[in-house]
Amino acid sequence: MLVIEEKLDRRIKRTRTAILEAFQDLLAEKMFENISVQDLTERADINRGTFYAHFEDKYALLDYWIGQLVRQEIEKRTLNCEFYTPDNLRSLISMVCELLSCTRSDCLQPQPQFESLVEGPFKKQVFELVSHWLEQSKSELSTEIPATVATWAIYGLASQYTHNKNRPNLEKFVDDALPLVAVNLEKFV
Amino acid sequence: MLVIEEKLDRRIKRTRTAILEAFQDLLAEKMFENISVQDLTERADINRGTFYAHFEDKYALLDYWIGQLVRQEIEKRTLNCEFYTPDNLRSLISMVCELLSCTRSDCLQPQPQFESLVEGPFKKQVFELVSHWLEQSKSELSTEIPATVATWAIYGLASQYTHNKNRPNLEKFVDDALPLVAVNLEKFV
DNA sequence: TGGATTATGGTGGATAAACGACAAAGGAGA
DNA sequence: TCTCCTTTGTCGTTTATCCACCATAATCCA
Repeated sequence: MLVIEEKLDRRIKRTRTAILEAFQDLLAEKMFENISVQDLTERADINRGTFYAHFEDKYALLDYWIGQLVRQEIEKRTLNCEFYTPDNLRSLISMVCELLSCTRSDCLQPQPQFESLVEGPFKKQVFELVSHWLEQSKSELSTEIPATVATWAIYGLASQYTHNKNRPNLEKFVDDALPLVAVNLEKFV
Repeated sequence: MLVIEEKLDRRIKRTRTAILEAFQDLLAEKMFENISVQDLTERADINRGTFYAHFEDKYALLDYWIGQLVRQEIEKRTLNCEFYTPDNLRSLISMVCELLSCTRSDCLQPQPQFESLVEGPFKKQVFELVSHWLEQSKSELSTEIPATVATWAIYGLASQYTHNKNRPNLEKFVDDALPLVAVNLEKFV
């Protein structure tokens, strides 16, 4: 968990990356709603049935896409995100800010519609990671509430950051925001 | 026959092109003798067993490679090479000249060794095509002798052409050579 | 409105490819 | 010579993908 699964059948890896590349290509050309599974499989040069063997529908693919972005970014930064640390939290926040603005610029999509599309998948990733941190603690308290609060806060910060016209320095932005998120987590770890 | 088989399973096409690309890559890096099947399959990112399902060994791959080059070139020139015509013969000769010099420059290989490697596969392609032309005739005569003569003549011409230091104009070279090859074929068609 | 087209999920059988393992053959070096 | 290591073919089993269907739903256009 939390790490890219390496030990997969070559065929699976090939198929997934082919689908993912086709997806990214198409996102740059047309809106998500107008991308059909047919489009995807034709572009990826795979059988349509094969797509459904991997994803329930294109929304599941979107979800997987965001997940991969996050996992790759974590790997790129060679983050050990197994446990909560203030530094890891700082990285998480700035990572979401950056990824959100990257994905935005990559695809041809009216902004409001795009945000509502990726918001769920992004929050899912954040929630999973934060929950993982909280579950490390011996505390008997439920992790769901604080994880939810942190998740929404982090995504909200990223959303606000990317909407900011005269975008402030990311470092500083995260520094300011960090304690407000941390305070709710550190009670539990 | 004589034409690229289009109606193949996607998986087969993918595997073959992956092997072929890996092969061309490696030829630019090391000598044919030093290229192992392992190298090929690692580069192509396929299982080693899969290679043997397609080719008996790396020499069979070399053969297939030359065959593909010829077929692609025929397709590129949109040649209808179903029947013998003087023009088709002219195209064949110049094609072999060009392909031979192309393959030469593409790969990192001491020239004499390289020539002896590709000579067989090249002649095989030429022989098949010329034989196909001759078999169209109603004549009862054996096609083997004239096809062999034409094949060796054509490859010999190409070999001489590519070795020529101050390489003459290809058009003119082929024009001069054409009648000498044609005379032996036209008795049979 | 109705018909044509296109996309969606899903099925089942056939098959190419993956995998792991094996024995055998060579090459390099001690 | 012997060992160590790599490559080679080959095999049986498992699995992912292909393909050709099908029924349904949505979209478009005459």
